[in-house]
Order: sequence, then structure tokens, then C-alpha cells
Amino acid sequence: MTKRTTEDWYGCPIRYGATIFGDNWCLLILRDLMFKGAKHYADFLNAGEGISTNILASRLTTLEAEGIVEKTQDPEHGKRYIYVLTDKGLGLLPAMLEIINWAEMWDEQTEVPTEFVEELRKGRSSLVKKITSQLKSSRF
Amino acid sequence: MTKRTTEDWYGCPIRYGATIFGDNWCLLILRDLMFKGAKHYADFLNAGEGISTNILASRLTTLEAEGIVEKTQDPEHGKRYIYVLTDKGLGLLPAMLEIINWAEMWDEQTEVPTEFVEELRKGRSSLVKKITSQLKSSRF
DNA sequence: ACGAGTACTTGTTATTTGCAAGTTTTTTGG
DNA sequence: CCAAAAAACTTGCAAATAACAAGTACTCGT
Repeated sequence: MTKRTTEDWYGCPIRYGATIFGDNWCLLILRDLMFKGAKHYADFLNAGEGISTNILASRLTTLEAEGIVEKTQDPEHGKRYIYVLTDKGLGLLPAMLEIINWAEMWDEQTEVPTEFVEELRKGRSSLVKKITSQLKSSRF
Repeated sequence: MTKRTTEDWYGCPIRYGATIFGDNWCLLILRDLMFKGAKHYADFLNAGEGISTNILASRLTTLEAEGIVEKTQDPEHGKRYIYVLTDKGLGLLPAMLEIINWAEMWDEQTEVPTEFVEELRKGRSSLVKKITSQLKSSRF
């Protein structure tokens, strides 16, 4: 997460994308949101990646500020919030899937369920639609 | 660029992908390699992003170590090196294109040539092939 | 032979991260 | 109804990383 002066900030899509994608923790938070059903602060904290609580808080703040996640109160529980992907956040799904595909191809250690890989390679767009609608429905 | 202990390193594709994608500067270096015809150290240094020379050197080292770029001597110039994407590096092109597409959709400031966007949306795979073959031929 | 070009390295300061502990509400269990 | 656990943070501090500035070591063109 590099700070940037207003000067030469605008115009480049990759530079813009790097605001989110160019950060290790943002990527892992997005993964948890997209593929692991994470909703609460504690879900991200205990995702097994060892993120510090102050870093998590700051990342959630920037993701919210960028309009990628939305924070709402949990109706079932007063002092609990639910984090969900906005439409803009869901728009990052194709990029995430491409990273998964790449890692699966080039990293020996990577383990992706074969049915997932097959579905991904058979047709990206239908998988995107499927996951998107699942996530949208869960945000009721 | 977070250091990681061997413990829980393996398995997750996003965690692996974050090694590269989860870093602002790596992303911008990849952009320059893929879309700006950057080849030499100075090309990255003067790309207008204000990367420090020590950071650039360290990133090129990791990208090389990860097998994403290859460093060879420039035949036309003794003390000059050429950096080119390996096949593994080229494999990241689809993910980069998805980021471009996303930024173009959600960031007002982003400016991508309309013909590029059209080509991208008409058919990803043919654009991937086109750029890939261009980059491969230039590495002779 | 000299200055400009190329790819760095080294040092020093500023910023960010990681770790540990503490705070504030809210729910749950007896 | 009261105490303890849960949930989502905040704060403080040491350690790691990044940014800035300068210097080095070859090389090429003139």
C-alpha cells in the first residue's frame, strides 16, 4: 500500500487496480469473502494467515472507503457487523479466478479442487455468474 | 511483500498469487513489461511511478527468483541487461486484463483506449493470444 | 581520454508492520 | 441479574521495510 500524490495518480487502470490488488492482505480478505464465506471481523482474523488486528482493521477501512466491501450491522447480534462485497467488489471475481488458474498451473504446491478447476477452464463466465449469484443471495 | 514461514505457506492459490500480485511495484513492473515494451532497468525506473532504485532492484530479483522474468545480457550493449517475461510471467496476462477491465468499469479516472477495451470485451482469449505472441516474438 | 549512460549498492531517515495488551459494548450461562 | 465470554476494535512500542540521496563500477560514443 503505497501512498500516492495527486499528480500522476490518474489514468492508468493497473495503477488503480494496484490500490487493492497490490496488497497482500486485501487479496486474502477478498479471497475469504469470495470463497470462504467470511462475514465477520473474527472470520478474517482467524483465517489462519496471521493477520494482525490493527492491520485487518485498516484494510477493512480502505476496502470500505474504496467501495469494495460494505459494513452493516448484524440483525441477529447487536455489536456485530457483517462485511459483504459490493457489486464493485464482486467485479474483482474474474481477476481472482485468473490468479487461481495461474497458481494452479505454475505452483506445484497449490491445491485446488479438481471440479473447481474443471468448471473454471470449461467456462469462466458461467462460474463467475454462479459464484456471483451465490454471494448476492447471501447478502439478502 | 510479506515474509512467510514455511508452516502454512502451501496450498492456497491466492496466497501464492499474492507473492506477486500482492505487491504494488511488482504489478507496475509487470504492466510495463506487458503493455509498455519495457526491457531495461532504466525503463522501469523512469516509468513515471517514482520507484526507488533499491526497491526496483529488489523486485526484479524476486521476479527473477520466482521465474516470472528472465534477465539476459543485451547483445548490442555490454553492460546492459534485457528483462523479458517467461512463459510463467506471460501466464499472468489474463489476470492483468481482468484488472484493466475492472478498473475501466469502476474507476472514472481510468482511461483505456476504446479499441483496447472493445477488443478485450469482444474476446479475451484472442487478445491474450495476440499480446502473448507479440511479446514472445520480441524476446527472440 | 572524458563525459554520459547503465545498472546497480550503500547508508540514513521516515513509514509501515507485527506483536501484545487494553477498551468498550453485547450476549450468554448460571 | 450478575459475571464471564464474545466481538470489534484501539493503542503503544519494537522491528522490518520503504523512500531518499549519494556513490560505485563498468561501458560506450566522440
